[in-house]
Amino acid sequence: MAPPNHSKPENGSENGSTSISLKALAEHLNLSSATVSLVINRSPAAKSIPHATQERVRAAARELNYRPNLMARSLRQKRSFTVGVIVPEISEGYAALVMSGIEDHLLQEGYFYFVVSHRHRSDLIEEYPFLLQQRAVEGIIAVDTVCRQDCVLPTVSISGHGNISGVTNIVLDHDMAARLALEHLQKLGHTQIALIKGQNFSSDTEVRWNAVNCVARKLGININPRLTGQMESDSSSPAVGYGVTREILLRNEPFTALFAFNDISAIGAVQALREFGKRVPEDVSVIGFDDIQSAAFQNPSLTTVRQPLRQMGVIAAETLLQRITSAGKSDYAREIIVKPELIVRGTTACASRVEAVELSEAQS
Amino acid sequence: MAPPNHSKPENGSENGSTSISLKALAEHLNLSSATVSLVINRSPAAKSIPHATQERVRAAARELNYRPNLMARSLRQKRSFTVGVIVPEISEGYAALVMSGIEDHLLQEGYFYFVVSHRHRSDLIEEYPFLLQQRAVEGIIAVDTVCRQDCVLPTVSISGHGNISGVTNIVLDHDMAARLALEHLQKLGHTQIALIKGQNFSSDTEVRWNAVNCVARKLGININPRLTGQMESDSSSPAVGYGVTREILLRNEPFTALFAFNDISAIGAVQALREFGKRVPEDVSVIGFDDIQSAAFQNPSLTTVRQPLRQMGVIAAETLLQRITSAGKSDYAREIIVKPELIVRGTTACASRVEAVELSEAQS
DNA sequence: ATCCTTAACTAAATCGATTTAGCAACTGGA
DNA sequence: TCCAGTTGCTAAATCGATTTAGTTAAGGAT
Repeated sequence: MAPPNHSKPENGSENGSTSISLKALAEHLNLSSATVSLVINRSPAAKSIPHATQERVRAAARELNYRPNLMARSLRQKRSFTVGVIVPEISEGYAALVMSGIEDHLLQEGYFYFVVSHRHRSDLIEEYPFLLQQRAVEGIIAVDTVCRQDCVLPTVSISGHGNISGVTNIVLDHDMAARLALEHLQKLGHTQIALIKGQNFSSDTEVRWNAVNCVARKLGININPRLTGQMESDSSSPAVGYGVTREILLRNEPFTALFAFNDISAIGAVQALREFGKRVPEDVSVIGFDDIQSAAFQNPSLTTVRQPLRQMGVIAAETLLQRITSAGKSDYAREIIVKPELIVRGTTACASRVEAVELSEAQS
Repeated sequence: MAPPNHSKPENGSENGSTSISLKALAEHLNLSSATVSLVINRSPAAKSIPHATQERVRAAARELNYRPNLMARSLRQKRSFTVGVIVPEISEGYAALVMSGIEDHLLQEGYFYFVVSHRHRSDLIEEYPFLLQQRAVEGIIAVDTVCRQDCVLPTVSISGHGNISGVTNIVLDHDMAARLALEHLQKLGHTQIALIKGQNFSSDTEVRWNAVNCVARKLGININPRLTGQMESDSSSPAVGYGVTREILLRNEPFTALFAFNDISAIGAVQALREFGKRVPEDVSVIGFDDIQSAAFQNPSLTTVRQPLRQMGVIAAETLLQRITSAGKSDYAREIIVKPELIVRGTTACASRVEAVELSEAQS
């Protein structure tokens, strides 16, 4: 029942590559394959087999470079030590960071994983869990993907937000995230804040939007509908954020700060602002969300609300493996909440006085 | 011998999830499992089975939601329809783009893949091919990874550059790449060009460096050793490029252009130049390499030599599947060359006159 | 009536492990 | 001396398919 033996081949044999079968090994030893199997797997049933024999078996296994056929083992044990990972796309940003966390923990524990990306096509979102199940995965991690149907397999969803039976949700504390961003802007003296809402297919969009509105109300910040825009295109390039920001700018409503749905759109927003002659951060402060790798590489570097994406991947993997190994027990966590962190970099600064004057004029 | 049937479950049954075995299906039909298997797999041996029966079998399969157990099938057929992908790390722009290309083609053809990342640890680089082989993968795609040992499995290497038996190399035309970048700079009037060389663990480093030197000679461009630096750290953040550029700047040798090893380091270089009061591109032009997603998102956007990374992934997958399905034939391509493309964006401009004067003064 | 085809299937081996039930030989205690 | 218990192993079933080599029955030719 232990994960497959991931030890190095100890290549001390003449035939470096082709592996022999258990049966052949047993014949070589003049033992039955049952005995050899028990020894190799350190089964408790092997306790009556003398140490000398055990060593003889292990030595021969090493010598002849025996490597168990995992297909045969899986077939018998009904365990594959494989999980499936479903992501919207394999991009450099969000999904890549999460995946690297997932990988770290899974491989360490002797599991491998299949990756599939659905690019927001709903037929694929429906189909992939079946294909993965057919591939005998023991569990599924869904990243930023709204899955509808109830899951037979243990499933962990990162930013899934559905209340589906069988699913453990790993979600960010969006309330805290909204508070971090808006309080930061408020302290810097910003009162007119533009907002970019996420695409509808992104599972975080609704939750985050509600959190932002709720926190804004508490902080006494006015959300001006003429300063908000929603992304529509299912592309994931900054061009989408660029377009929305242009639209907002064209409405000619003054603002001194912009809170984008994510880093990618924040990057597009900065470009649009520049083209309109607004300096960032002197004229307009910009905050992104996620803290993807390239956020820090921007010029100026991007202030953002950091999601611990890598850690979320690790937690997802840990949780999933726990659920897999404690199969049967139906009491699993329905939700695990992780905390965001404000990363202040170069795109936020005090609201400029000039802008403030313009503002009061515009409002009078 | 066809890839697993990736058709939707046509969920017309009462038990939506749990799949029955071939034997159960056969009993339900009062047929032998042999017959059912032949029909389901559309085996040529099924030609003597009347259409009526065939339909009856297929209808029941649909009805009872029969899904073959791929472990059992794989065990028997000795085919897993799975390949392994080895990358340095998942979070990098480079690997993410290549992987998305790989994924596209593999899934389309009914194959799944395992991903493993070695983070340049040589023990993992050695070990992973074995683990993948043990997982019964039918072939391996290695991305930007120097693999030493000869490969038993069909292997395709992207930017591998080794001459290993069993490996098909997919490589960029580095000569053309160097020419594109250097001619572009030359046309803009640059003569003093700084160069950042890649880390030694990157398989492209040597080849590209030689190509640049060779092309420079042909174009009559002088490579000044005091204007070159090599990246050492095995981190893949722009900080490495930043550090190297600082070092070069501190040598106080004037230059008007910089050709970085990749986009990540180019981004760091731009930051270093700014800190030294050099404007990009007015004072110094910068060219990157790769055209990762965030290259276009920089401010100013990054001029770069584009590698068709996504396409290289697709080609790798195509080539590997070809080699897998034509197993036995030992005549495979040893090398496939892809062409780079110069993407002119915002970080390159004419060499400034002021700089030119400074230069001639410095040289006199 | 006999032989040969062909149609319509099926029995059984196989892939390479795991695992349960149980056998034979020996030991120790009463 | 005899029974119970341990030691050291093995036979055989099993997982769920694929695939080869048949078998039976019917129909047609001679």
